[in-house]
Amino acid sequence: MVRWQPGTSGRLQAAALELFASNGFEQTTAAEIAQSVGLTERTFFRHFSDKREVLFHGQELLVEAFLAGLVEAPGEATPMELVAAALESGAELFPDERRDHSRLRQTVIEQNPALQERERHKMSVLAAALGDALRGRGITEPAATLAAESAATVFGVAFTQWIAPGEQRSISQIEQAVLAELRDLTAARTAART
Amino acid sequence: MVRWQPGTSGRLQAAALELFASNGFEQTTAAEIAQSVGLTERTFFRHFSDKREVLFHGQELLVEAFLAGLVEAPGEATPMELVAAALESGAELFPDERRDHSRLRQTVIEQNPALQERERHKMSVLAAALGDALRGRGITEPAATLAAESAATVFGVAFTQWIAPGEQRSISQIEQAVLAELRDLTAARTAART
DNA sequence: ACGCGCGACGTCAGCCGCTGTCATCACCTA
DNA sequence: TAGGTGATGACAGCGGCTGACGTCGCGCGT
Repeated sequence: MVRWQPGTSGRLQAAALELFASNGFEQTTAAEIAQSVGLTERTFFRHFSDKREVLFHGQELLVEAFLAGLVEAPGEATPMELVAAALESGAELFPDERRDHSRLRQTVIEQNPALQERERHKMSVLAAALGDALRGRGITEPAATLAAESAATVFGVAFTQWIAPGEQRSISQIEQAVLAELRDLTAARTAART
Repeated sequence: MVRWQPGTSGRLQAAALELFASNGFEQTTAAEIAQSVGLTERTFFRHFSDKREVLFHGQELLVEAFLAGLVEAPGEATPMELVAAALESGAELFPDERRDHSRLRQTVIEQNPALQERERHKMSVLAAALGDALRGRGITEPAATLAAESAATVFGVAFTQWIAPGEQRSISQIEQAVLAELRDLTAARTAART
């Protein structure tokens, strides 16, 4: 007889997603989530720094995946090539099997401003980490920040499309299309006020 | 003898910024802010939906300023021209006189993750509004979202530079430079993996 | 001049997110 | 067998935030 079951964080995350989806985020108490897996509220907050974090835990993996794409890229790569490499590397965390799970999670997030806020924050952290890495490779400001933020934007647009109803393409394919669109967009003549 | 002084929201905002700057955001209680201007905590939350909002109230003005630049732009303008117009229009809210105030405000925000989260959220709301306006002008996806997010990114980078120590240029000048940098960045050859 | 609704505010009670502190109890190690 | 370790429970408490209700000056209509 073990005193406590392993995988506590994972069980809390699964229970939280289920309760949020059925009863709503604000209507679900941290104590309820904990009790639904036989734990107390205090233990919930030992695993997650705050109530929202139970839906976002593990995002460091996303950052690592993006950065992994950068270290593999050749030294003479342009910033946009580095962005493409990071995107492709990060896409590995989103195989087609996870699409339905991502969809459910996103419906919960879309229904609560506080969760959208946290999601944006995580994307911002990702962009900041990418920016640091780009600066570490000698790319100067403001190009490094612009490239990093663009990567986050492209990923966000691609992810949204990836979980759209009926979408069949992989997230990597979508990313390439969005990146091409961004290139075309900025290539057009800019502000020529007469 | 009037029952209450006018300009309640403004006095609360000023008092909050002062207290946050001297004592820290988390160490400052909503009740303290209210009492420092002769009001109660309950009244504070009638003016601001939450404690953080006291620092961000009025951001709808920023959205309006950006959108105003769009409606004045010629019909045949490209997305990037529209972005430039919106940026230029929004820059009017940041005259040089406000630079020091912006600096103080930013130091407070930088010292608290919860405030950074809210700031990112506001930028996201701005981007969403811009995206809607661009789609309303017939720009299709994903170009509209990419252009809108790029505008927000450029503004963010420019604003950061604008409040940097020793910076003398106007925010409008900085915006133009950052926008040009973005164009050069994406114009370079993208992912050509061999 | 009188009455009356409106709107900003105060008071009170209460939920919930979140934290510090201390005790508990299996497991592991010497 | 004694002691250390680590995840958990129990409890108290603060502060953010809300609903309900009462107060009171002001402007409106008649």
